[in-house]
Amino acid sequence: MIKRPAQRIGDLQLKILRVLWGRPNISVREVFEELGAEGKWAYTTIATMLKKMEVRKLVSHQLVERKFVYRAAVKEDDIARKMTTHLIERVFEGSLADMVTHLLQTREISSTELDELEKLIAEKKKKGRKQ
Amino acid sequence: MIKRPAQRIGDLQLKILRVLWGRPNISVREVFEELGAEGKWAYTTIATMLKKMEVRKLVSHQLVERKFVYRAAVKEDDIARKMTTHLIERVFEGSLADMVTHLLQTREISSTELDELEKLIAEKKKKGRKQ
DNA sequence: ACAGTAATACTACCAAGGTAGTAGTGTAAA
DNA sequence: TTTACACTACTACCTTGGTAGTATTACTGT
Repeated sequence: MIKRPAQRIGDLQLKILRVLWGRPNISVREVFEELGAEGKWAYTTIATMLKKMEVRKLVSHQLVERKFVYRAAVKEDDIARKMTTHLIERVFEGSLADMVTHLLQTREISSTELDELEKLIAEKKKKGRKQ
Repeated sequence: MIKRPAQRIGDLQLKILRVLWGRPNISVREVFEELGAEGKWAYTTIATMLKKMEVRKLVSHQLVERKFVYRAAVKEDDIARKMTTHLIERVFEGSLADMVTHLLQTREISSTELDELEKLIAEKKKKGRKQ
């Protein structure tokens, strides 16, 4: 039985993963620099975090020109799904509709966004019918 | 400046909050028993957790008949909003549409649910127009 | 050959969630 | 009055995310 292949992912970890999803196979330095815009972390913090993430099988590395070159070992969609599912379960008792209801009630949503959502649902309905 | 009034809430904490939202002003024993269906925790675990949560101002207690009677000190909607916002920011770069797109693509959704969502959006649109 | 540079390795903390045992205390029943 | 019980207090420990300094290693240019 495999234990927790990527469960509780912290903010920094997710930021690092996002960098890696956008640019696979980059060095610690490059990850650091991509994150640098937010300017919060020491180089060694990123390096340590990547090490920890490798233990947790969130990333993997290869030695290239004496540098560790990392890439994400998990798929963006999988993480997104896992995390949203977790939230929906935790907060909305598994009900997607409840979540969207809540979202519509409490967030500012432009009519453009609303149109977009409508379209998405219409499309989904069409597809569902076909299958 | 108030610091983090309920930020990172763990699974157990949320479960406890859910119990408290459903039944305000109940004793540790009662919380424990409500949770007991899942049968995972020791009584003292719940008591300790409640104490920790009080420090974090997630709950508060009163002494009633020699017992600590707890109630949630945060509103369900606020927590739900905070947590979904956090997720959307972390994972979907702040885009609600992206999240719903993802949800529709990766989750099983019944046509009933789809209808419900459609109705929700239609209502939201109507209201938006009025204002 | 050697100094500077850049990379990784090692180590050390802290906070917080989670888990729970044991000690102490006070009330109520026998 | 003594004992059993229920409740809180105290303590301790583990894990993980986050943060980063210091040590070591090895390449590169002078």
